[in-house]
Amino acid sequence: MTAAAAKDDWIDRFEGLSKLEPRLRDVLTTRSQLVRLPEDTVIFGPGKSPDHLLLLLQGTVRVQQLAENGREVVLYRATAGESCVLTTACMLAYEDHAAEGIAETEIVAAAIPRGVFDDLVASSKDFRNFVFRAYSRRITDLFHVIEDIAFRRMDIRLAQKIVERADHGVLKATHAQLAAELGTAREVISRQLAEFQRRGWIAQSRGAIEILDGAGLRQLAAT
Amino acid sequence: MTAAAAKDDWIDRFEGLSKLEPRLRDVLTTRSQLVRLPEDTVIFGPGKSPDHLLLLLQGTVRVQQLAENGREVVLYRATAGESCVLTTACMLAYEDHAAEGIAETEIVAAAIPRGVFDDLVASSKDFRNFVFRAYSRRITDLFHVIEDIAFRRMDIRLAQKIVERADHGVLKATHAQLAAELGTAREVISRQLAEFQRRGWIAQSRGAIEILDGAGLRQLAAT
DNA sequence: CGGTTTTGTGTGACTAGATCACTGATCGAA
DNA sequence: TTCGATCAGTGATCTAGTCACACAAAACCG
Repeated sequence: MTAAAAKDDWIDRFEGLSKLEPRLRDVLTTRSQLVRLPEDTVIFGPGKSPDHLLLLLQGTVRVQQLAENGREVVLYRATAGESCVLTTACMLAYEDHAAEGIAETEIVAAAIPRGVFDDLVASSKDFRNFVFRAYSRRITDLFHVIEDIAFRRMDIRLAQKIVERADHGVLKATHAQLAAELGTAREVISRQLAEFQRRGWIAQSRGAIEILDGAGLRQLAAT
Repeated sequence: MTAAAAKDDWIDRFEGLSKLEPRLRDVLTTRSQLVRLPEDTVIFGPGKSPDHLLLLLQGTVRVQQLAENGREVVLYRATAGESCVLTTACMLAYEDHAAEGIAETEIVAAAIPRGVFDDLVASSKDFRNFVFRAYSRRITDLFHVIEDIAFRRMDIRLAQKIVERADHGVLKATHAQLAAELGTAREVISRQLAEFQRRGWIAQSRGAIEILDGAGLRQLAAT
């Protein structure tokens, strides 16, 4: 019993699954598999549709859109406690789409086979809510991406990104990576960063940006 | 029996629902409601989350994203035989998003209350497939929109739109409407159309575009 | 009917962003 | 320490979005 409790306690990390009735918790634990994937693993992508739903226990998955000309945009990130629920849509996709999911760090996840996923959706209202809420969140993310790309200025979006993704005032990323993140060209990032630096908001070094004036950045980001 | 058959035959218009077992067809027909909505009805939108899933029998629904500055982009259209599944996500949305669905023509639809939707998802694998496939298709549409906006040139996108939405070689739309469709500014459309006209591909009149050289447009669109 | 208002379109000037074609700097490995 | 790869800076040029208009065709209306 204690062993079982230890084995299924990952379920409680998912808000929305914790209320699941014991029988279904059992189904989840016995019929899913804990997997550990190294950084940069391609979880799904063109020509690689997944046959499992991943519930992330550790690490983050970056989902990005690829264009033929080699450019990219990041659509969203799934972090621990979330699921790659859009993969369930990919599982059924009649069309192979140009998005891919990549392990941004090493990840630990519970992999639920397609059939089990279907069983759970059928038998648990809580699980259904979990799934549809996850969908809702992801779709909202996509709406935000569209709004950003279509209607917001690059300088604002870049300032936001820097503030949002900096760790202790430092963002480790090359200009090219930031360009891929925002779906623009590397030169554009270089020029914007030069301007931010001129204003004294950041200091640059190879592969890293140090925030000197977070307030300045945030004020621009809030515009 | 004939009456019942007449009443539920709309189900067969939905590929993916036609195989539904009789008992569930009954649930669908008895617990859903046929509704007729006039053109330009706002089906869902900011501050107006729907409590029904609509299965479209006639007409088309346009789903578009609104920005604060008044600009718009069309995300996708749902036509007869399809469902507004993303509304199911909206039903649960913890955040009110800036997309809205509008009846582009008068529409006739079967409205399924949220509770019935949940029951059907629980009890029918076919219905689950129907729902998830519909999700998949919409998400794919969103990916396309993102790719278009981020990476494709306006002239190409405009040429595509014209070819795609023209009816018998004529597209009835103002420059402002096309701009909203593609998420750009009216002037940009005016200038591109002037160029298309200069090349002899189209003729313009107030509120309408006539295609003179579809091959030229399609060739550009294919780039 | 003529006059006013609304709606649709045309255009020049300017700013922002993307693309191209380079340069030089820095880092790590051979 | 030299070489190749990666990272960043920059001018020129093109495309797209913004602003501020002018003007014409329809719609409205007394």
